[in-house]
Amino acid sequence: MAFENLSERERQVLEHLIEHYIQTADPVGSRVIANKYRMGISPATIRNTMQDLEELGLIQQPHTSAGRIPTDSGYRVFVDMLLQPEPLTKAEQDRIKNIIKQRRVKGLNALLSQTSKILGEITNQLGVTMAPKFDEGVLTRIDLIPVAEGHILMIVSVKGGLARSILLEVESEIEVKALRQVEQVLNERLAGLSMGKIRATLSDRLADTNLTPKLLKLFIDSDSEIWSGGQAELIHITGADNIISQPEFADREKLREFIKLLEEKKELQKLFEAQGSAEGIIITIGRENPLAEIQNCSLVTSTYKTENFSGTIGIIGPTRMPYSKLVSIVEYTARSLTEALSEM
Amino acid sequence: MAFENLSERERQVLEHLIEHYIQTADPVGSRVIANKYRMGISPATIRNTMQDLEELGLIQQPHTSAGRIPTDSGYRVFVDMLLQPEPLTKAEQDRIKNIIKQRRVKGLNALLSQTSKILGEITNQLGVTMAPKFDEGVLTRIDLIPVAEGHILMIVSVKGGLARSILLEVESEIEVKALRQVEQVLNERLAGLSMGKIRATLSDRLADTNLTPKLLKLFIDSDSEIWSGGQAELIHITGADNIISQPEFADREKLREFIKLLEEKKELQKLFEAQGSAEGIIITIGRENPLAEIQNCSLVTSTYKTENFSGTIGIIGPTRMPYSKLVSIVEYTARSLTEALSEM
DNA sequence: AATTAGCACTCTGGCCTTGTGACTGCCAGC
DNA sequence: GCTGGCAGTCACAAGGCCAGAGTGCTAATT
Repeated sequence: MAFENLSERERQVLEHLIEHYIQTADPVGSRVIANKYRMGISPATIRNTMQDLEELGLIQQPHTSAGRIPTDSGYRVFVDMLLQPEPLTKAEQDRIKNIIKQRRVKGLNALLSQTSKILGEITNQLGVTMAPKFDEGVLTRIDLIPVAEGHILMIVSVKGGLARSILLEVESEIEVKALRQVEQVLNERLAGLSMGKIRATLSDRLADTNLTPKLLKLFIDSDSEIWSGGQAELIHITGADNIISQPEFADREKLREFIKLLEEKKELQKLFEAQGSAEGIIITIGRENPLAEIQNCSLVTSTYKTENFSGTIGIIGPTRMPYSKLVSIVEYTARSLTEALSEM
Repeated sequence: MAFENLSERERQVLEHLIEHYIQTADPVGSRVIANKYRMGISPATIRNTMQDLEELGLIQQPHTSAGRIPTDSGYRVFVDMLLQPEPLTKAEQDRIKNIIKQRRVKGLNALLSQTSKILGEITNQLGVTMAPKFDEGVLTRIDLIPVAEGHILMIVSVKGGLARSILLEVESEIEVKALRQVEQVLNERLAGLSMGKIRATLSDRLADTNLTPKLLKLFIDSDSEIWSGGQAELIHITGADNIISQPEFADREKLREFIKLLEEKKELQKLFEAQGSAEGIIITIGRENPLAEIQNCSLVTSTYKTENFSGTIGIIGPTRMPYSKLVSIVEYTARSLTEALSEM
């Protein structure tokens, strides 16, 4: 739908209404807008404008004789046309930088975990960070380590310091020698390719080997686990305590389902993967996202990048969230993360 | 305190009161006990008994003219003296066995994650499983794998199939040769010892080596991470959605703190570690546990064992939980886990 | 001496009523 | 095109009331 032809007044009313609603969570009346924002017109006039906005589907009344609240479309217009990012304070910047740049954090995983935490805290929403997309990475080497009778740890290393380990179960008869052989073949044939390419062409590339079939099969079968992350934590979700006291989660049953969703993680992982890795900030409002449990929520996401891979971070919170601030925070955090990773 | 000298009648009243309270979460009156449990005495008599029990601190009145509810001590006496474990149904047994014995589960970590899930579901409480105590394990080997410039993955394997991997950051100049050397020295000096012993005597044992000091230092410094679990998940907590709708969590602020506790995990990990590995079921009631956030909750824990290591599993839920059932479930699950691991 | 019936008293929770305040929509006048 | 005024609507808080559940105590009963 095209809302470019909103009058200046309509825009202003919508903007002020949303701003006020974000702060109070109460339906906003014409009077409040007239007084608080000194628009120089009377409540009655604003009422007329509000009726127009309601007909356009941008705001709605929870019941007669109540004020208005924004609809999803209302937020959409606000975000697309009216949003002015609010710059971070120095203190906020420092806080983010300090967490991300501290050299004591060991490994990407820990860094992402920390980042999701700070993101949650500073935004007062749910902070989310995703591990980099594995598919983009270029394989540097594969190691196979026997860790016990019948267990082999496979370590898949990717250019840029990413590594993923998967535990394989095997018949206990495999010898170290055979293992080295498999290792060698895998490395010869696959190193230097992107993981995405490997995934697509794996069985072709290994078709004509004369390796013990068992071991090879093992590797091929294990692929689902390689791609889905094995033991690694692919998504970090932190700060549920920040948002569950919001009135949006007053309904007990809704809350229950929400908590369950957080615990499962899988669905959210999919959601964030689907978020795509386009440049810059992406805002997904309410029912624009497919998960029923969080259709009164919005996502604000962005991506971090290094030379070799990229990943998604962002926040989740009630649609009634302070977008102008959050956009800046998420953007700044993603940028800091990108910087920090390029130094590593 | 010694409550062995409770009269038979007092015991019965306490037992019935707790049983009924567990079901309804409402204060229990003398009338209910007299009618429902047909003790053959009048409500008035029960009232007298209840007064005695109240003086002993086993039950209390939330307010005048309400029924009684058990105190922590009341539950304690119930659990110690009156509890009769309720055997599992065949269906429940099958459900647990099926999850634990399915061979498709890859690796101990995944198995424990599954187990905590089923434990949560079947008990309708919070299911918790802990990874085995590392200290007890006997080191079989250490591997050092370069995964990228400046990153080494250290894999510590322990007898019985346990392995833990820690990512080390290093100056980028380390050569593969030097790495092999370190690997060799570490293995020569440490293999065959228990991790606990290694932890205690690490610097002594490595004092007189002529290795590049840098690398060695790195290893020693990294120990905190080895012991605390590195990237591995040490505790699995599942089923928050089961218990948050219980009346015990009606208070919003309490709920918030509870959720926060779950998210942090560290505190709960400590709590479960402190739970000790004594044989059989341990029940911890209300304020007997040190964490303020869950002092209206109880823990029921047990341990699983293999030849080489052992770990803790259990559940967390409101003190008002069906102990007789839960005890059986936790015990059965721990036993099944032990069996499954001995087959692996 | 232990048990019980009876009774007065207390407190909670649900339910209804009422009143107030915050809105809107519309109309007539500026 | 805007605004003041006004009637109408609805949610919500406060107060009052009543029924129900439960106790403690005392006096009668076994």
